[in-house]
Amino acid sequence: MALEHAILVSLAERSASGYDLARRFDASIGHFWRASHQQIYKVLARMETDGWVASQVVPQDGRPDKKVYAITRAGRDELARWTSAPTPAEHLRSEFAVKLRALPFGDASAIVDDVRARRRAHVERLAYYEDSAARHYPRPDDLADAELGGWLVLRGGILSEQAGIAWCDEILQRLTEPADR
Amino acid sequence: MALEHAILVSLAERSASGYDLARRFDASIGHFWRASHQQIYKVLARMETDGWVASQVVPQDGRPDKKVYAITRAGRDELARWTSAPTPAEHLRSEFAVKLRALPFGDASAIVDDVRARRRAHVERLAYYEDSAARHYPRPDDLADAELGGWLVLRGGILSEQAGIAWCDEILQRLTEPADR
DNA sequence: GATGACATGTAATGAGTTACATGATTGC
DNA sequence: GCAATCATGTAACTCATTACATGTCATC
Repeated sequence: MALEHAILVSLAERSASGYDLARRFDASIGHFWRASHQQIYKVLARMETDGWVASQVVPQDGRPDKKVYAITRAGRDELARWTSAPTPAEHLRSEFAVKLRALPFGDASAIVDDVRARRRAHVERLAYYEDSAARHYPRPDDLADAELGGWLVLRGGILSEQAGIAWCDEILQRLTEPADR
Repeated sequence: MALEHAILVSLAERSASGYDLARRFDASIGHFWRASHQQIYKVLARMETDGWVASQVVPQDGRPDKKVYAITRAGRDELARWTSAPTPAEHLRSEFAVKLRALPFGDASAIVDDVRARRRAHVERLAYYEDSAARHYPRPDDLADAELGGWLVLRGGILSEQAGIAWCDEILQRLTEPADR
């Protein structure tokens, strides 16, 4: 499971409550590893019994108390151990690919609409990543060690969205201009 | 859930036993939607009670009997219905991205090894897809309707592997030649 | 006699989603 | 008064993986 490790990375960067983590997962990290707040609370509880994180209740005024989690020594050890183990192979899992393959048995015009929507989503995320890159890493040739990982992850997102857009364009060309061939 | 629909597509192309489906998922379709034989048998059973598929036991000589599943009228209807509904947004889920982000807290040289292994896997899959494309679709400008979906899926695989390789190359350049900057 | 392909499953566990539950404060 | 944000959870359920279970036949 990598959710635990995603949380460890996030807490290693900065301590946070479950609620804070859920928001981070909605924003930056979550583009590469989704998690709901329910799941985060559950995993945090297990991680605390494992000794990877420690919590401290922080009273706030005008707002509910919050439980701030910090990574422990054991958590840092686990994170280091995890990075030195090979990542298991990741397989694509694309409902969209299955749907393309269903073309001869389905509604081609609805699928075309779907491709268009998908392309828009790719374009949006690409813009978000490029904006993020420009704001957080204005000088990519001159990155500190602590920034390198975040930059490379964003680059991966950018390359992946560009590939996604190129794919949609190929599909649309095939599905919307059959008369030209 | 799309496993049901992946199975429906596969059965729409050709009737098969659970065992046959498991092998297809290991080969072609499985590059975009993995499934184990255990899961396939379970889902097939549910799909049969739902009336989407019907099975017939076929005795064989020299081999165990097999249960051959065929898609039903209701299954085809469901497949058509599914293609006309929009595909829910797909989010990346990359343990590898999390690991990159863990760079400042982990073992950089082990991560470099991991990137190299990952690059090799991408190169291998790319070769597989290109070979598949050349063998099954030798004339891509002149595809029958029934072939188009399969071809487009392969193109998606090819574009995605190429993007993966480009990403690995960027990462390796950053992590192995820092002295040049 | 061992290994591997063929063939179909069950059981236990873990991962993840959806729905539900509660309660304070801030701004419209 | 109502919705939104802050804050933390539980319960039920579905999805997926891992381990286990059984048995035939063909080939080395």
